[in-house]
Amino acid sequence: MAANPKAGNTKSRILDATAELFMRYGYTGTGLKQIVADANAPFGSLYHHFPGGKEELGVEVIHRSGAMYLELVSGVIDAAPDLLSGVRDCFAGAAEVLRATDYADACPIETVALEVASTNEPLREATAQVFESWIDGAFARFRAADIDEPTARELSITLIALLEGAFVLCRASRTTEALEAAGNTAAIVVEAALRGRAT
Amino acid sequence: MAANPKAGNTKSRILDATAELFMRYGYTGTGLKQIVADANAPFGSLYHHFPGGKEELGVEVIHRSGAMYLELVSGVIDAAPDLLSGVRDCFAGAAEVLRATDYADACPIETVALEVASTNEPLREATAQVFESWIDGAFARFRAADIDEPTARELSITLIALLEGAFVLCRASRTTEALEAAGNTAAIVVEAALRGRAT
DNA sequence: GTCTATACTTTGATAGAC
DNA sequence: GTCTATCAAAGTATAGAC
Repeated sequence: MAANPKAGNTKSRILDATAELFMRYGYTGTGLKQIVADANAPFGSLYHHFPGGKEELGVEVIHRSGAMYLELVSGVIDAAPDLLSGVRDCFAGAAEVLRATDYADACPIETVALEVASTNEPLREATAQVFESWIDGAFARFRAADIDEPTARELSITLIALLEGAFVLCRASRTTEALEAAGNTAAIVVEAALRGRAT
Repeated sequence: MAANPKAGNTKSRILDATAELFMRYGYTGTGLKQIVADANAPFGSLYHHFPGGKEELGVEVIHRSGAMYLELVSGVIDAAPDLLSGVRDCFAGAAEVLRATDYADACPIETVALEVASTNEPLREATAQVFESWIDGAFARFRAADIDEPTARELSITLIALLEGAFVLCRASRTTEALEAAGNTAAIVVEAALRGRAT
């Protein structure tokens, strides 16, 4: 598991290529042939590294993409001077990425999550775990800012819903208006929660 | 175009079946064979009524589903004693439907919208038009409640983003927690906008 | 572990009889 | 307008040489 330096690269390339394809074209819209083509990998390698086929690959990609996106957003928040600006920066940054990628790169697992919700239980569970990890990440920061538990939980869910919902509207309309509107609302509800701390 | 009373029924059944399949399994996840099977229609009828194939059928279904959902939500809002309760009823009603359908029936076009955003321009435009019609519907009601134009527009987008985002989280988690959190937030921002009218 | 060739299934789409 | 048979292409998955 460590002798051949090139060993893990094929698997990584497959995972990276799949992640990008899933984000743009979804689960059913992404073919295994396109994955190995984008990853510059032979077809057989895919089933060598993922004996469970597309489903096993999908589960791994969902977890991996979810973790990477959590890190990305956490970095944006922690780089900001305060929590409120951090939240604003997330929405603004998402809008920027969306424009830069011709409205292709939004949430890495949203399309897949909707596709598999009623069709594939292992994949559905993977997306649920990722969303829950994001909620937990936000929750911890709001708790650290002395917001009470129920409020922090509801606030975390609300912010993620605002972001995911705005992604749908933005990708459909090819504008970033929804992310701006959602970002403003997000700032308002965060500010209200911070103000209401000493209840 | 009016002689045979059974003529339009086949087309309607195809449209209805497609709408339900799109909502649950998305665009690429729905096969034409499954559509004609669910619609109890012969395969040839599909291409007779929709010479443009899956894409033409998809465009029509998106517009049709969008119009029906707009009517449904408008009915819920107008049945409420006031705008604020109407908004609350929408989120509560959506949660009820989701539970009753085993988390299958949420937004009729959300999954499709994400799938086609970067892959099929005619379908993407159709989803964009539907979302814009929903925004307009909400906008008109907020304007009628004396909320200024920019606020009404931003508020309308925010509420739809909250609803769509909550749908993703609810379908993935198989809980209605996100719709409840989003509904509470929606009520808060609507109330704030109504209170701020006499600025 | 890598790579090619191929089997099997399903997909969207068409032809043509009725 | 209805219905069946069929096509070419794409999808997932497997076998087996290297």
